[in-house]
Amino acid sequence: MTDSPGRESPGGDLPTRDVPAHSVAEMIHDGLAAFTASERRAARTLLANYPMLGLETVAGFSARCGVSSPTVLRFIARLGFANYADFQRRLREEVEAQLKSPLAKAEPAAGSGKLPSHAAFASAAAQNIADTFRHMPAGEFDAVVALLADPKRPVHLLGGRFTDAVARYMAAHLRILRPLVHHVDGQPGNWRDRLVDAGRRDVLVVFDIRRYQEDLLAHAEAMAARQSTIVLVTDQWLSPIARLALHVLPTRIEAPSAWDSSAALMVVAEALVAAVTARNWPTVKARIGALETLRPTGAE
Amino acid sequence: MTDSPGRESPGGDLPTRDVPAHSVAEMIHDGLAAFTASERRAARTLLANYPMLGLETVAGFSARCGVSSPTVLRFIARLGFANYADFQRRLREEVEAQLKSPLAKAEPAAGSGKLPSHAAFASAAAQNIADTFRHMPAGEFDAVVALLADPKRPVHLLGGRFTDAVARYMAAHLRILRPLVHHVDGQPGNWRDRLVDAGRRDVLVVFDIRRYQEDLLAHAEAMAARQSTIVLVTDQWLSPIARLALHVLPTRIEAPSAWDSSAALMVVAEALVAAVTARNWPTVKARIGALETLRPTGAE
DNA sequence: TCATCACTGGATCATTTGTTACAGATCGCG
DNA sequence: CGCGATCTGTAACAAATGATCCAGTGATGA
Repeated sequence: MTDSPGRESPGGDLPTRDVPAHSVAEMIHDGLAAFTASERRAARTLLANYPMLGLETVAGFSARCGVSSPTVLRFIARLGFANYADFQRRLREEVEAQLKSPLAKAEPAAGSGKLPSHAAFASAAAQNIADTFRHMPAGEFDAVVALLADPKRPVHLLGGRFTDAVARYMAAHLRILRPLVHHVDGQPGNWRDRLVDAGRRDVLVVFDIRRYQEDLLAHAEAMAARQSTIVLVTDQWLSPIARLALHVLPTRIEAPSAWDSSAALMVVAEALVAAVTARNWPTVKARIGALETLRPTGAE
Repeated sequence: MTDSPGRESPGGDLPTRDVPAHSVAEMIHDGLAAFTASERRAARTLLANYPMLGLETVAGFSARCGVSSPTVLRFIARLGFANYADFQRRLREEVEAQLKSPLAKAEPAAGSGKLPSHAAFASAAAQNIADTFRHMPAGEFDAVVALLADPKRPVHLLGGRFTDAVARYMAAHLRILRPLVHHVDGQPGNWRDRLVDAGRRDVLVVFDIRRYQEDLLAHAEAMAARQSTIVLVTDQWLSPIARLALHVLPTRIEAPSAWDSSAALMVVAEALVAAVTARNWPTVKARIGALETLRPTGAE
């Protein structure tokens, strides 16, 4: 290091500002409102890739933000740094401190101890996901993957009032991986129409969490009566559909909110999709290639 | 935009992580015997201040090692790097990976086409959620909550190919909390019809992650042209809609799969719903009560 | 003792980098 | 509709950086 101490403030106009006190990230949060549009864009991109983006060159930084170099420099200056090197030195110190104590990561460590509610929500959701997979019977998961990976077995996805979104999400992915994927949507009264073609080959994946819905149970019963295989993704207290299901994947849904969290359900769905993708990769790759050529625009 | 995010539908080969075979630290350790005395000195000092010392300039590096700049450069070259910039880039990638998951120190054999275990997927999803909220500008989040909590501002929710499910999920909740909630679904061609009533009071919440969709951008532009407020929930590389958005909430979506994970998006949606619920609790409580009496069956 | 050789760092060069000045663009306001 | 202020990118500049050359140093072996 051994910086030449020559300049710093030739006029000595201002006593050096009152020591760090805040992390760079906090400084950005605080000042975000006072920035101009382009500076905000730089600030956001830095926060999204914090902190390593700030350790690249100004040119690299600005390119990835989609703004010009001077804008980045002005942004840095407005944060209170004398020059880019100062800014980088500060970032390096932060990273160094953070790498030293891998535990002191999450907390801003401000004495106020004001834990914003959304942080509590996030940690609860993350914990739910971890717990869900820790308690998941490995055999069940793999068995469901095997079911879904069989392209000859028609798959029907069904969800409740809120979990319908998860069913739809999973269907959107599964449809790319294999044929015969159906999302059971629309009026519950019309669901019966789908039963005529259902048989012992069909698989019903149903998402049902507490405040379990009667119409889901009814449809699952109808499918079960036709010898179809029922897969249930539910909460830890198990929907009554569990009676009918060949495989049950329980999840954690509790959150510090008036509402339950379906995040773990969605991650289960994603994990299933990922496993099916990996298992059938050669086929899937070919299907994706075929789909790309069909798609009107690359959407790029 | 150097390494723009390329995938969503994997055209390439199996989901293999492109991690380097060895970390820089390992490379140093391996080659230590072959170095000259001064190079060893540089190597030791680097290991002692690993890895941040390597992110300083060559001059700073050499000064703190007590060797000359050329020695440091020869040392770097002997490690196998073409130049100092390459070396720094590699170090930055390492630090980035390490900051992301403090647990992922040990790299399991990368080359094998081993299926992504569901446990790995779960921890990635949980980590994504934690990272998402750690980097979330608190002011932005609160500002969005304030927007959504205003019952007089019509809210429109819009999602892409996969994220539409998240938009739908959020709409299902918001509709209970407040009036004037619209999920923009159906054919993109019909979206335009909704514009006639849009004005400066309207709020568009749009979910857009990589492989950003042009039709989402088009609709956001149309809404912006009508002075509506745009809120964007996107990935860490920021959808082009960020230009138009008043508030941007970036999330992490990378997962050990051929597909990206929308789990963090969903948790953001849930956290927003939770915050709006808490903020307007008296009103919300009354609404829920009224809705219960309307519902034909208790759905119990 | 001398010749050879590998190693090291000062000096130097060509780039790249951070920085600043300036002009076009945009927006608000009277 | 034009004036002013503000913002933003292009272009130019000076400083620094990374990279290279070469002489000096010390060790080794004949």
